[in-house]
Amino acid sequence: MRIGELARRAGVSVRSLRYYEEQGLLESERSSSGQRHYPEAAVDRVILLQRLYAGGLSSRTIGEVLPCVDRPSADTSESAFEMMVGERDRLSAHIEDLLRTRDMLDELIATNRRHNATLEPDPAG
Amino acid sequence: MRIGELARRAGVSVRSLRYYEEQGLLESERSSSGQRHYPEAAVDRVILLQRLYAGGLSSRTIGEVLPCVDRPSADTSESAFEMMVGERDRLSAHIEDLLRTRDMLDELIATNRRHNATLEPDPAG
DNA sequence: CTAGAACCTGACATTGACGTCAGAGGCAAG
DNA sequence: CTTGCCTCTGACGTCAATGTCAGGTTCTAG
Repeated sequence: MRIGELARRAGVSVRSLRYYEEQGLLESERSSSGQRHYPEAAVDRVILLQRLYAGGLSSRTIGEVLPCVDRPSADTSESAFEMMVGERDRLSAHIEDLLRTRDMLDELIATNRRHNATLEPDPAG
Repeated sequence: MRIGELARRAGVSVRSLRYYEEQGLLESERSSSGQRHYPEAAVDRVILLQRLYAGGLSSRTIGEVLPCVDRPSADTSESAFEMMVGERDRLSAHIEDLLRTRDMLDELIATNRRHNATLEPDPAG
């Protein structure tokens, strides 16, 4: 498929796909006229990339981790594996932090609800 | 206290404190020579701001939500409250997304461990 | 063949919370 | 008074994934 279709099916912009390729995260074959062509598997690949980006990994980090995805074998450099574990831990810590922030928001919301309830006793009837 | 002490105690840079003030999120009194002075409560205030920033709220959004923190009463504009609830929901969705990403990383890690275990049976003895 | 959509490369713009530097004044200790 | 640290304002730098525009080529439907 060409880049436009891949973009639609993976839910990203054409610009992003070119950027991923530039970063070495996505391969494409070129037609004689220079247009990019992708196999079906590229859709899942891009979705995977999106998920890693969503996890806060940078292009560089994703690039260093991808070998574990593409060739999960012992010849995969150990550093790639360690980096993946490190990113998992970082992500866990980040999630914990966000949970704390959400708890704080919940408390603020509850406080505000109480104040409003005090002044507007059962406004819905 | 002056800005340097506040920065140390709240764990942020002096630059950040000036920025928060510029964004209308943090007040200060000025000495006759123009230096900023803060009350004790400013420490908690800054920590609160940091937590909201950690939750992905922008300066603008924090500014719109702060009335709920400072004056949780009915005269607090309803839009501020709704925005706070909206941010909570956005944060929840974000956390869900990160959990999915972490799950994916866990699977990748497990896959790699299996491959390594196959080739290096019990290397630790 | 032709209009129009899709594609190409290259490059500049964007966003936001800061970092950092410059030049100048303020403040406590000796 | 001086040394040295702190603070001030103002302004430019940063980083990273994308947006966007320009100018040109390619594909596709009619």
